[in-house]
Order: sequence, then C-alpha cells, then structure tokens
Amino acid sequence: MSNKNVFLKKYFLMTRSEENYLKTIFHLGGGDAKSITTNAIAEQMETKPSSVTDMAKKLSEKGLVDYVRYQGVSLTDVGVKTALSIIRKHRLWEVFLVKKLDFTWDEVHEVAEQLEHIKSEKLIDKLDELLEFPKHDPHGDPIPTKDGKFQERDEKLLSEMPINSQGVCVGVKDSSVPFLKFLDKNKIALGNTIKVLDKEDFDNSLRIQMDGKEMRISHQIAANLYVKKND
Amino acid sequence: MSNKNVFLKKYFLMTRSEENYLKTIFHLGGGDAKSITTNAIAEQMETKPSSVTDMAKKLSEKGLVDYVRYQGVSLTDVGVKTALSIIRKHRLWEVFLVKKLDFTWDEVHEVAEQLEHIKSEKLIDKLDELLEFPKHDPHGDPIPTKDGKFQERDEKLLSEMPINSQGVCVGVKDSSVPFLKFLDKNKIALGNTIKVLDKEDFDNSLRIQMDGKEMRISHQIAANLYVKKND
DNA sequence: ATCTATTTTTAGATTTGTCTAAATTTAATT
DNA sequence: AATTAAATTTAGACAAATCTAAAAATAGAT
Repeated sequence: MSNKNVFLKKYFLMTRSEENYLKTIFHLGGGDAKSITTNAIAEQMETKPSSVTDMAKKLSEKGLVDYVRYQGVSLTDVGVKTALSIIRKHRLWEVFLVKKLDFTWDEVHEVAEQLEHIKSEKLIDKLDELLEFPKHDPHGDPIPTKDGKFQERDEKLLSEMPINSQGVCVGVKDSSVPFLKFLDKNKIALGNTIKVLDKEDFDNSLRIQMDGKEMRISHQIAANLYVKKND
Repeated sequence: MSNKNVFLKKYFLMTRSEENYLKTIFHLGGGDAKSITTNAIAEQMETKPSSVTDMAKKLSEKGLVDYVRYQGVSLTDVGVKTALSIIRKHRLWEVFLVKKLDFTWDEVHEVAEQLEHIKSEKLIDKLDELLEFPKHDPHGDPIPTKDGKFQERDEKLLSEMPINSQGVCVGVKDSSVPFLKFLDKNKIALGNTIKVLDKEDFDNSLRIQMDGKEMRISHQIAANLYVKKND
C-alpha cells in the first residue's frame, strides 16, 4: 500500500461502526461541543459502555471526536461534517424509498440505515438530483446540504401552540414505527393544517381542527408533532 | 434471542464476506456441481487459499456448498439460489445507476458491489418495478428473475461469427473499465449492428462494418463482444 | 510404484468490534 | 473531608475474517 493510501485509510475511510457512533453522538447533541457520556451513547446504541470507551479512543485518534477520560466525547469540526454527510445520505435515501419506490414513512428507516453507508460521492449527488434536491425527509427532518448546512425551520411542537393559533404539520419528533402508524390511522399527515381549538388542563390533551374535522389528541401525541405556525 | 432467530441467523443471515464467496464460486462455474478449487477462488478474490479453506468449511456447515477436503467446493441448490439473488441485486442496481442516475457503464460495478449486499426484499422488488423489469444489465448480462431463472440468450462471440454474417451487439465478456472505455472511444455500443466483412488469418483481426462505417478490430476485442446473430 | 512439485489444509497469530468482570474515578451526601 | 454510589475505564476474552508458516495430501513424471 502506498503512503498516500495509508493516509487515506487513517483519515478518511470509516468503518460502518465508526459511522454509526458519529451519527449517534451527533444526534445526542455532541456537535455543539457538548460532551456526551459513554453511558448515554451505549444506551442509545444498545451496546455496553466499555465498547463505547474503546471506540471513543479510536475516533479520538482519528481526530473525529475530542475525548477526555471520564468526561465523555464531543465531535470535532471534522466529526460534525462527517456525521452530517452520513445523515444527509440517510435522509436522501429515505426520500428515494418513499418517492420512487412507494415505501411508507414507517418502513424507510431500517433500509436507510444500511444504504447510508454506501460509499460513492457521485451516487449521492446524482440521487439528490433525481429527487430534485429535497429539503426534508419523509418525517420532516431537514436534509443537510453537500457542504453540511442545515436550514433550520421556524417550527414548534403542537403542544406548545396557543389556543386558536393554527399551523401546518411539518414534522414528527418521534419517528418510531408505532407512532407513525398511529398518525396514519388517524389521518394525520405532514402538510395538514391544524388549528388548536382548546386545551384540557387536566391531562393537557388538545381539541384540534384538521381538514374541517374536529378531534381530540393526547398531550403525548401533540408533543411529538412539529407545526409551522401561520402568523 | 429467541429460538426462531437462532434458526434464522444460522440459515439465512449471510455476512458480506459469505455472499462474496458464493458469488465468486458461482461465476467460476461451481453451480453445475463442478468442483472449484480453493486456489481458483483465492486467485479470483485476491485472497489466500487458507482463507478460502476456512470459509469453505463455514459455508459447508450452512449447507450452501458441498466441500470435500482437497477436492474443492461446489454450490448446493440453496447456494445457487442465494448466489443468483445476489447477482440479481447487483445487476438491477447497475441498471438503476445507468438509467436513473446517469452513470456510465464503466462506473457501475464498484458501487453495485456495495449495493448488492443491502438486505430488503421489498427494496429489490420495487426497484425491479421502477426499472420496468429489465432483462439485462448495462453490460448485457442477464438479470435472474426473482425465483432464480436466467433467460439464456442465443448469442456468440463476434470472433466466432463467419465472414459476411451480421448481428446485433448484445453484451461484453470482459467488463473491465479499460475495455469499456475502449469501446466508448470507438463508438462500439450495445445495440449496434455489426457485419463481419473479412478476417485476417495472420493475427485473427476482423474488418467489420458498423453503422455504415468500416473499421478494423483486433481478435482480442472481437473475442470479448457478444453478438446476437441475425439469421 | 515411488518420488517430487504443487496444492491444500492446519495451526497459530492479527485486527476489529464486541463482551464481562474487576478496578478506578467522579460526584453526591453526609 | 470522608464515605459511598454511580459512572467509566481497564484487562482479558471471544468471534469473524484474515494472514503466514509449517504440515499433509494429491497428482504428475519417471
């Protein structure tokens, strides 16, 4: 192997496992220099803290995280960029699965978890183009641009909307299969306009109007729906 | 882990490495009960014979190959079916890359080598549908059906065509990047009609007519182009 | 039929990513 | 400040997939 390839191997080629750790650390908030504990990572990834420690050392040596023993890890700038590129791939593949292959939004995650590790810059650029540069994935999560920029949305949780305000449903906070299936069953979909009619003090449930119909939803549901407020 | 999953793990979940071995054995001809030597597999996969021996034992335990020490391996029926499903995935992804993402035929192999290992039956069925059930990949190789059937074509090598016969170019035997680039440069593409005008005894080169133009091609080129003969 | 060259396998080591159990450090409480 | 509970790391082990070097089996040639 040439010197050049040794360089590439050490600094750019990432294993699937390394990529999964970076993604998890990012999602746990370790991008803002916040330090994430090994325990938190282990719990999220359903692995053991000792395994996380090992990987933390490895990622630290590669310059992808800052790691201080007993203090946890945070992503470096390179680490954030790398995490964003994996998240970009994951979300673009999710859009592909829904738009081109008729997957439902509760089916895409598992397959995208595999597809996100495919290595080909051209593949992802062309996929982006085929999908006409989508800004959000099927759950409403923003798709980072090629150079790692997010467009943050002016959105809030439905549970935080004042009475009589209304907005468009733009995303879900919880994208677990049961929650998504629940939304389907109740005909709650992204794009729907929702108006908050009333709040019940007792259990924080909401009475809402959606597509002309009235319904009652629990606080737990409302706290997992993002709404873009119509001013 | 439940008993059911133990069963699934042992008999159906294949590692990437196992899948690559099965594919190689199939391509070396080990599907017709022919026994393939460990050396041949090692050479093809650029690995060591001792590694092949280890994997042969593993695949044999899983019932995917028949393995006799010092005699080589051949695929069982299950092994053939599994190999075909991987080849099916590889070739469908190649078609996708060319038809939907504008890849050239010399760029697809490397990416398809990764994509072929994605596990999702629905994904591949839907991809097949999106591509309108293609029968051949961009190099003219047949795509096995879902139930593992090939449609063999009535094709022969251009080098074996008699003088004055003509046919349509339907595939390449060698699908290496240099050969494909050479064909592009010389405007030789699948679908072109080729007529054999003359053969040179000295070096076995051919004088051909293609799209009205005459050209001379070496034996090595002609021996790597499949032609469907017009009767 | 024996010998020899080649092929193939075995044995033991390595790397990656994981685990368990024990040891260490930190943080909370008195 | 000392003690203790919780979090974290270390040490040692394991499985998968590979390698090298040595041993064993096969096949070809005399």
